[in-house]
Amino acid sequence: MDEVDLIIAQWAKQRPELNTRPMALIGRLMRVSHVLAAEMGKTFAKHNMNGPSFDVLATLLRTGPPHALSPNDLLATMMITSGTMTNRIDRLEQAGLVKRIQNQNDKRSVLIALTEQGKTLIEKTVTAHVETQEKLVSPLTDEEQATFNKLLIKYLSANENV
Amino acid sequence: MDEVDLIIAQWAKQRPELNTRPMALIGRLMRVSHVLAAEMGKTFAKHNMNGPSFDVLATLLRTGPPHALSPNDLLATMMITSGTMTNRIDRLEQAGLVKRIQNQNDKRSVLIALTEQGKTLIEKTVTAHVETQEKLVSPLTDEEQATFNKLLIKYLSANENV
DNA sequence: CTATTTTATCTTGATGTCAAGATAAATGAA
DNA sequence: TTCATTTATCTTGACATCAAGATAAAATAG
Repeated sequence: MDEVDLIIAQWAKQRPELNTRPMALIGRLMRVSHVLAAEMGKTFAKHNMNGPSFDVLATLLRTGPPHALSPNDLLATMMITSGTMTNRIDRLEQAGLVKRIQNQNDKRSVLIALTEQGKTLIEKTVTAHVETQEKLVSPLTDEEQATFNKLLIKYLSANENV
Repeated sequence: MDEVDLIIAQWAKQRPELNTRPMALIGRLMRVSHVLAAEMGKTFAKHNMNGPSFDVLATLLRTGPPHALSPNDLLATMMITSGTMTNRIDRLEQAGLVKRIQNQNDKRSVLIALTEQGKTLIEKTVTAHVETQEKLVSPLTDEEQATFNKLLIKYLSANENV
């Protein structure tokens, strides 16, 4: 009997015709994602950053040298709007973690590159982040994790066009 | 081969020592929650509201008559701060969907009650929302949904104290 | 070659959120 | 009783986000 069960019991009483099965599944999934985001956020905070900053810096790092991408390339992997990307880059630039470099071939575009300071910071943070993720999935057995992952893959592949 | 696989392939190349298994699972789960929130948001928008407003109005509705709770009671079921609650109530009050009623027994506290307009709106919206949720879980079979739900329950119960 | 369309980035204004603290009322300890 | 503590709500300031549109440069159509 968790929070979600209580909510469902209330609906059963007030609106017994409602199909609460989907609600149970979706409600729990949203709760788990909230918990995960909060826990991962603690690791980011220890390294003076937050989730949005981490996403950008980690994307630049895993791209490999020279650790530079256009805002549009960065956008492609994150589910955010262009205005949000501009804002993220602004903050990171203010913090000295990335720099904007004019692209001479296409003057509409810029390259966002990790600074030395940014590279050092994100390398350390990624290591800590992976440790946090290991802790976060550890309540489930390897087999359960594999099952979970398969379900998510199936779900996402069914929703490519959503 | 989805987005997450691409990210993992990049890490494998740049930082082969990283354990990317947890990242795959958590990354996909965060993506699914993002997709679900966006899809449910469309239903809310059709009824002139959004997720936060829906949460408050639906909580008041499923409590049953007289459809009134204190901000603190409302907080208990949602994972938000008191300042966020104040803000949500302000917007709903401006929209005429709830009203604040002074509690004469405890003058620190108020009751947030559905207005007639708010009750009519949330009753319709809940029906549409449940239909949306049914559609959203339908890519998975009943058995897969049950497995998924069990995994989430196990995970949440292991994290009660997180 | 010029005009139109497309692309890449940024700007603006509105919301939603949190952390930290303010305020006011109720509770509890001495 | 009186003062300190706790509780309930709200306020403030800082960010993150989006939708819509502005701007400038590149690509394309005729």
